[in-house]
Amino acid sequence: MPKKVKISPEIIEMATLTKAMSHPVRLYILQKLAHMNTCCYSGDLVDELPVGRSTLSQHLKELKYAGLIQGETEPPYIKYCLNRENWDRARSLFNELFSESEIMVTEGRIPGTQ
Amino acid sequence: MPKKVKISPEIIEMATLTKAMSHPVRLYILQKLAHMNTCCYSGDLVDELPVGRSTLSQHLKELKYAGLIQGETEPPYIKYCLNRENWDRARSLFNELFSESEIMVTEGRIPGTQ
DNA sequence: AAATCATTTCGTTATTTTGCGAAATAATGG
DNA sequence: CCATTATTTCGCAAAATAACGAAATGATTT
Repeated sequence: MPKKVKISPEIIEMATLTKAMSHPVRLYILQKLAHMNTCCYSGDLVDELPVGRSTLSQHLKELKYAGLIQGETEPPYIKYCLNRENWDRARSLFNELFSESEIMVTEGRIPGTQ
Repeated sequence: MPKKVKISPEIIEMATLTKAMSHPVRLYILQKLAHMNTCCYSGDLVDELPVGRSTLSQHLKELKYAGLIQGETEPPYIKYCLNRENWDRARSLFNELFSESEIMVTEGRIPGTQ
């Protein structure tokens, strides 16, 4: 009986995030925004990253599409910042994925030892 | 002055992980292994997932390549389990990325834990 | 209105990914 | 040794991704 499972919306959601995060340039941007706790401009990024303007623009578009960043237009620049709400959502999904299974450690003991 | 930055090995490493995690089927497998705290067989997975055997095999191969899972041959089956060491490493990289602009991790421990 | 600046969209090319079924492997049972 | 079972590799097609330069857009300044 091939009891096919429907892949949950949560997993689909997470796959959208991981896909957006699956390129070094995009990860670099996210890390910069998250750790510097700041926003930045496309022009700054193109100066420090090894890709052309149009390519960078594509990467920013993908991050925007996944909801991880947002761009405020601030003529003549566009200021890109983390989308805090979705970033927190992503954090929570990753925390859930990496959380140890419920039936786990009770008092520091490593299961299977002793 | 276009001071081009070299993308750090850590980011490259993480991009390998996110790429491996960027497909719903692969995420499903990882989630199952992590949460059920168990191993599983290709045959079980192909019964519950909406892909063919050869496609599933490809996905398993990619997860193996990224180091997230490992397969122990247990004739006539192959038992797939999380690679705990790399899974922990992944957790730590993600924690670092999502940590609120704190100090960076150099060794295994995440600041603020334990 | 024309020139300038930052950025995006378009059109193209090369590469990678996803998926499948058929054939190949590897191990076991008759 | 042949058949069976579990899984992987191969060969292929379709789609998606990544990258670039050129052209287009939008806003400002001259």
